[in-house]
Amino acid sequence: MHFDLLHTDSKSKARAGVLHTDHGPVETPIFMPVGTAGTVKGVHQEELKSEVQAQIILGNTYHLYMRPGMEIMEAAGGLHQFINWDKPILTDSGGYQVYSLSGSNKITEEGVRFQSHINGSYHLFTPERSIEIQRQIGADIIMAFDECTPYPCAYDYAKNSMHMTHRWLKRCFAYMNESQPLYGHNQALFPIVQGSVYRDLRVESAEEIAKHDAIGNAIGGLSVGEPEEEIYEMTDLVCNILPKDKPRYLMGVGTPANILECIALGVDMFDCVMPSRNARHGMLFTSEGIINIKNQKWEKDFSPIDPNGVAGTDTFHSKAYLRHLIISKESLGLQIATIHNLAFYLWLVKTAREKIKTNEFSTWKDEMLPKLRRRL
RNA sequence: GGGGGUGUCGCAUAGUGGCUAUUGCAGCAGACUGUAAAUCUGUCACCGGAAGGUAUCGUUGGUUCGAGUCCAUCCACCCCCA
Repeated sequence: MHFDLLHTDSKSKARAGVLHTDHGPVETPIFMPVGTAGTVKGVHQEELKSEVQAQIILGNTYHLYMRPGMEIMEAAGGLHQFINWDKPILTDSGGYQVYSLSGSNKITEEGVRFQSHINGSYHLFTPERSIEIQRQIGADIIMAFDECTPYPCAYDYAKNSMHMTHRWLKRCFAYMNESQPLYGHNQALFPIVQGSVYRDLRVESAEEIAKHDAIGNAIGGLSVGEPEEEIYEMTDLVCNILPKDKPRYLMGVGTPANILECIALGVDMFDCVMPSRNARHGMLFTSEGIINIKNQKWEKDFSPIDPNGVAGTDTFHSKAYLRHLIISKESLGLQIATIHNLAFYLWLVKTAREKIKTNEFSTWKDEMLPKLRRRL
C-alpha cells in the first residue's frame, strides 16, 4: 500500500492524492461512510457504489467482534467476502468505544475491559487483541488501539492517557510484525495522535506518531464536544508535524463545513456518522443548506431533495414525498435520506479534489461555507 | 314510544369527593461529529420570553368546607326492546 501526493493547493495546505490499496485506489481528500456492524445503515453495497460513489467504508472492531464474532468472520473469508464489498475497508480499533462506552468499561495498562452493550458479558481488549481481531476482519487499513479521551479532559489525564496510547501503539506494531494477513491482501496500520486540546501534548504526540513512519497517520480525540475552533487549531498543529507524503486521517469529523476547513489544513481522509445518523433523524445536508425534512414547511414542497444533487434519489424524489416517508416511519425514507446525505458528502470531497488540482480550492471553499452552514 | 349506557386538552385513555387532571398517539420544534441512536430532548387548554397568571372534564343548576367524581336538568351519541 502506498500514497501518491498529486497536488498541493497554492493558497492553502489542501492536498489531492491517491492511496493505493490491494482493493483499489482511494482518491483523497475522501469521506468514508461508516459501516459499523458490516453495513452502512440503510444503504446496500450496490447503492454505495452507484449512488453514493463510496470508495472506502468503515467497519468497527468492537461491534463485529461482538456480532457476528470472529469464528463466523473467518469462516466467511473476512469482511470483504462476508458483506460482498470489493473496495477498500478501514476498521476502527475499538478505541472509540473506550470513550463512547466509558460507563461500562475499565482501562488499565494492559488494555480495556469492556462490558458488552448487547448482553453485559465482559471482554478484554488489548492492543494485541485489537490487531488480532482486525487481522481476522481483514480490513485494508486498520487502526491502532487507543484511548479516545473525552472533552473536557484534565491535562494530567490527557497526558497520561496519551503516553499510554503511545505505549499501546508500540504493542500494536509489534503484534502487526509478528502476525500475517489472513486473506491474501496487505493491511496497513495507522497510528493515532492524541493529546486532547493541549498544544504541547498534541505536538509531542504528533512527533511520536511521525517516528513510526507508518503508511498513513490519524488524528483522534477531536470532535468529542470541544468548540470548533479547537478542532481546527489542533488539526493545524498536528498536520504541520505529520509527514507530508503520508495520508492524514482525521477521525470522526465532521460537518460539511468541518471537512472543508480541515481539508484546507492538510487532512486527506474523514469519516463521520453524522451524514448517515442525521439522515435517519431527518436532517439533510444539501448544496444549498441544511434541511430538517420533518418540519412542516416542506409538507407541500414538491421540488427535488437537492436540484444540484448527484444521487438519483436527489432528483427522483421530492421533499414532500421524503417528508411523508420519514414522518410515516417508512424504511424507504431512511434509505433515501441516507443515500442523499452520503452522496452529498462524497460530492463535496470529489469537488474539493477537483478544485485543489486547479488551485481554486480556497475560493470555492469560501463560497461554499456560508451555504453549508445555512439552515433552510 | 319504553329501557339502559356514554360524554375528560386533535384522537384514544386514567381518574368515582381532597393539593398544580394521568398516560399514549398524533402535532410542533430541537439535538446528534472514529454509531449502545430508524434515537433522545423539549413543547403540546389560553396569555406570557420567563417567572407567573387565567381557565377547563357536553349544558345549566344544585349538594358540599371542597365536585371531573354525587344529585337534577337539558343536549348529543350509542345499545336493546317495540
